[in-house]
Parts: sequence; C-alpha cells; structure tokens
Amino acid sequence: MTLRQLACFATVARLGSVKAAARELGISEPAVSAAVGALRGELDDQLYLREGHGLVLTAQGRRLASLATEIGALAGRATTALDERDHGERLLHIAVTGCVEEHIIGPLLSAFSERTPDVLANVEVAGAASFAELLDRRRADITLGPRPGLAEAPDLITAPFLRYRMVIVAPPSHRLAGVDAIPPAALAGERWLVGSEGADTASPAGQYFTRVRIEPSDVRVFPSDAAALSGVAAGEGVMLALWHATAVELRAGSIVRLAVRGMPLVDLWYASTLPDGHCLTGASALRRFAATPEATQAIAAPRRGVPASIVRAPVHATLWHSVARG
Amino acid sequence: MTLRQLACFATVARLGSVKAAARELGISEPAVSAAVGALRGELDDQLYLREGHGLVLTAQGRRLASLATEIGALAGRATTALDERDHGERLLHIAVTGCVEEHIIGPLLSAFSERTPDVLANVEVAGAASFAELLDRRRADITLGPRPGLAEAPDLITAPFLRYRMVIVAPPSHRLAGVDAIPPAALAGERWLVGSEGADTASPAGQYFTRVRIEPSDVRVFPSDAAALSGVAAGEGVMLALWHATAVELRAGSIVRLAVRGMPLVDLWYASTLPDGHCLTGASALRRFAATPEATQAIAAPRRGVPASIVRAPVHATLWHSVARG
DNA sequence: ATTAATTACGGAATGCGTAAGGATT
DNA sequence: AATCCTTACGCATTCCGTAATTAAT
Repeated sequence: MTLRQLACFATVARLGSVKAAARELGISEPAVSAAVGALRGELDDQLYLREGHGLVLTAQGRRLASLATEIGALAGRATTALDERDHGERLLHIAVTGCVEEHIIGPLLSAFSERTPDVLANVEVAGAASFAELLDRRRADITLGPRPGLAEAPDLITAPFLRYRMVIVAPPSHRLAGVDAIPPAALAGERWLVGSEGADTASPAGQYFTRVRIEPSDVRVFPSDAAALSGVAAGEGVMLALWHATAVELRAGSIVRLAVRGMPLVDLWYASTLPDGHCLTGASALRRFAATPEATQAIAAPRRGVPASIVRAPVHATLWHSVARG
Repeated sequence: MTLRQLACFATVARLGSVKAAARELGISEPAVSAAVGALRGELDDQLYLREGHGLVLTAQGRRLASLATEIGALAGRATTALDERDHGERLLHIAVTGCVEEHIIGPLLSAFSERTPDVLANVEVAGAASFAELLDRRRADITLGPRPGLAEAPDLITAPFLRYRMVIVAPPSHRLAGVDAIPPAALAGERWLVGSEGADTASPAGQYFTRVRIEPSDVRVFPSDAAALSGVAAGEGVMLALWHATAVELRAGSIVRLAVRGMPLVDLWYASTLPDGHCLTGASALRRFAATPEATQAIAAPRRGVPASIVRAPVHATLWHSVARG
C-alpha cells in the first residue's frame, strides 16, 4: 500500500470514475486502474463495482475512501504545515484524559500562557493507557493525567501536579442525603450519571465501580460532566464528580454530597514528558509550571471559562461513539 | 513522500537511532538513511541532528514524527479494520456541528437504535462549512446541522429535521432581568459565556454576534454548553443557549431568560446525505427517521442521558486548541 | 456504436543491499 | 579504535504511458 495508491482510490471514490480521477491526478487511466487494482489485491475486496454509468463503492470501499482521504490530508499537512517554522518550537502537543480536558486544561493553559507568552497548544484527549506510547512515539510532548505505566517507557519524567478529590453527589431530595457512613454497595441500584468518558473501566467512574466492587445496571451517559451534573440537579440520578467542579452547585444547594464511606477519594494527577534533552523546552516548562502554587490556584479557582482570545475553536474534534443493539 | 519513508522516519524518531530502526524494520541501514534523506530533501528540513551518541529531532522532525505515526496507524487500520466485514454495511459515519453533538445526537441515536437495532455510529464533530466536502469525499455518510452549501455539492439530499430556538439567558440577579424588548446592542458590554465552539464565526454565538452587529469584548470559553450554563447560574455572565437545553435551569429559577428583541431565534437543522443510490441504507434511514415525530420527541425530551449500554466511550477524541499571546 | 474500465508490454525511475567513506567519542 | 550515519554503485522491482482488449449502454 502506498500513498499514491490511496490518493488514486480516494479520487476515484470521490469522482465516481477512473477516467475523471486520472484527469484530475494528471496521470493516465491505466495507472489509476492499476493502483486501485493493487489495493484491491492487498485488501482482498473489490472496493467498487461498475454499475451502469458510474461506479458504486462497496462497504469496504467506503471505509477505505474515508481513511484514504484522511491519510492524504495528513500527508498534505506534513508538506505544508511543516513549513510554518515559527510554530515549530512553540507548538505543544498535550495529551490528557477526558476528565483533565474538561476541568483542568483550560485554566491551566490560561495561566501558563500568561507567564509564557506565545505558547501554542494542541490538546488531544486520550486514554491514560496510551500515554506512555504517545510520549515514546513523539505524538505528545507532555501528558496530563494518571501516571503512565513506567514499565512501558521507563525513561519518562513524571511529576505529580495536582491532588484531586472525587465525591458522590445526588439531588437534595435523595433518600440517602444526610445519612452518615453510607456503604458503597448501597449505591449499586442507583441510576448513575456519567460524563463523556462513560463508565469505561479506565474512566474515574469505571475505576471506582471496580474498586468498591459494584456493577451498576443503570448508567446513563451525558455529553459532559457538566451536563451530567445538571442532570443530578434535575433529580435524574447520582454521580461521581470532581470535588472542585461541584462547588458552585453544592453552595447553591441544587445538589448535595453523599457521605459515602471512603469518600472523598483522593488521588494525584501527573505531568509526564520525555527526559529534558529529548522534549521541547515548552513541555518541560509546562511540566514544572503545573506543579507550582500559581497553577494549582488557577485550577482550583471556581471555573470562569477561558478568555476567547486565547482559545481557538476545536478545528477537528473526532468522537467515536458506537451504538449497538437497541 | 511515501508511506515507507514515513514509517522509516517514525521508527527512527521513536528509537532514536537509524541502526535500531533498520533492525526493527528488517531492512538495511542505508535503506533507512536514504528514505529519511528523501524526506529531508522534500521537506527541506534536517529532521534530526546527530548529537553525541544519539539523535535529536528538530522541531519539524518532532511534528513529522507525530504525523508519520498517525498516518501509519491509519494505514494500518486500512489493512486490518477493513476486514471486519460485519461492520461494513452497518457503520455510519455521522458528521455534526458541536451544538448538535452536545444536545441532539445522543437522544437521536438512542431513539434510532431502538427502532433499527445493530446500528453502529461514528460521530465526528466538524464545521458546517465542511459538510458538503465530507459527504462528497465519503468521509461522512450523513451530516446533521446547518444546510450544506448546495453550490459546492449540488447533488445532496437535504431535509430539515429540527426547528430549534435559541434564547439569551442570564443570572436571575441580572440588571436586565424582567426588562422588556431589550435591544441587542445593550448586551455588547456583557460578559458572554460560550461552549466549546467558542465565538467562532461559524458557531451559533458567532453568527448571532454578526447578525445583530455587536462585537463583545469579553467572551469566555467553557468546555461545553452545559458548563457555560452552569457559569451563567453562578452569575458569571450571559449566554446564547439552545432553548430546550435550558428548560431545567429555567424552571428551577437558577437562570432567567432575557427578553431581547428578535429572540427567540428560530432556525432549522438539516439532515443531509448523498442521493439514495450512493449512500448507505442506514444513512438514508437515519435521514428520514430524524424528521419523524418520534425523533423530534426524543430530542425535545428533557435530557436524561443515554443508556451506557449503547454508547461506547470516545476512543480517540482530538481537540485542537491553540493558545497564544497571553 | 460509443463510452469506459481493464490488460499487455516496453522504458524509466525508484528502492534495496553490499561496500566504502566520514564524523564523533 | 569503535560506533554509527552517510554516500557510491549494481541489481531487482515497481510504476507509468501507449496501445489493444473487454464490458456495458
């Protein structure tokens, strides 16, 4: 499989014709046909069928067309975007977990950019399990979240930067509101609301369920922790939430904290990079900055959003949901 | 530029050595060196420098390493994931705007999957401006949001599926609460809270600002509309919000609606696909389903989240933020 | 009969491996 | 002296373009 073959196929898929693709690509028709033929052989699929006037993609063909276009776009970025020398040293690739993305990264970067002007950051949400690999393969300059497995990449520099607390919140009318020393098992039958990470075993909620050995049957996924919290206030269910993200609602009385045994859950988030010589100066600067009181304070402050001037809209957010077996 | 060259460079970047990369790739050392040399020439950058024992990537080299790894991963998906024949016909690529993603897609897909079991959906957030191209290049099977420009892809089938209303909400203590017929210009000096799309000109907020000709100086970005709404309740500012997403908070009295002239703003969202013969049956089924009363009702219902059993955690969400000029 | 995709074949270019050169520790 | 990246050169493979063939309207 070569880039050229993929480009040929992507063009054929888009234009619905080998001839037109050949014209657009500036090569001969057989060249296109052969390129696609090679893919056909390699992937063991027809990719498209001739049908009347035009071509109709097979299911695999459609998927490959999508992948091929995406690959082509990335390759194009390699040739063009790489020229922006300015950004080269200043662009930070930051990999974070969903929870850090929603609650931490905004104020943290906001504060960091005040201290170190002209920072550009590209935030990518990833599972903590992939942190070590992302750093190792240079796909991320720094990771923020749980500690990467040191077994996988022993050379990482890893520093704790935030001690966080998680609590279980419920509507004020909840039957267990005000009750002391609630055993976790008493919550197994509740309706649990979770944010975009769902109840994945790697998510905070999933890890908690595993730790206290409950398997709630009624878990409902919201598009964000904030939306789930709003659901709690509306009486929809209970939620495992980041303590400092619930301060406003707790004070307003729209939700209450349940006194579940073992709560609040305290844990640490880490900032990790490759060793100093091998990572961007910006990455090690951010790693060090994240642990300063200044950063901690910015993160802990009641959330006020981030000035629009320093945040560009997500250019390309990709979420993978899969919905099955209704 | 070829996939092989990129794979060579990615491996060199990861292992920090041409020799080690050659060993891992199972080819000779000069072959690797030449492949990287070709990239060096094409991209006009050294990519890495020899330094003592090992190699140190240049800034461009780091970016290329990231791109190369990503491209390699996608190419790998093309060979392996394409084999999952089962999913071929059932996997829907859905492109939506940020607003639809947060407020609409969950209940819509939840209801759709009840009616059509075994649906798999892959939801991608994109700007409405790219809808036509996404459909045209087969990177999306269906788009949900504003109407794609018909000039760009005249053959699309486009059907309105939801009439939505947007309102401006504020804290109950706001000076304009209860005031009638507020001129939009009176809000130019407010602090505006916006969700993840920011105040981008393509976002609902950005479009509104353009339409009423105000350029607020104080716009603060939150990670989601729900978070921004919670900010409104906390007295942080005002917000242009989807009417039906504010029902719970309005009823609870934690926020109020401002009687701004021209509000509520009413508009339509459209479901668009390629013509029936050229798109997945699932895509046209969803396009038709979205316009049924059943779907409208599911979307309009106060939000309750989506059962965890039918939503998988986002496997790989990529957000591009860029933070500059603190 | 016409349009469009595929196969056949000759020539050019690319890519790999062995061997030698150069730079750094 | 040793290690590692790079250049030099011969060979096999791949890839393209022209021309002929096949399939469908």
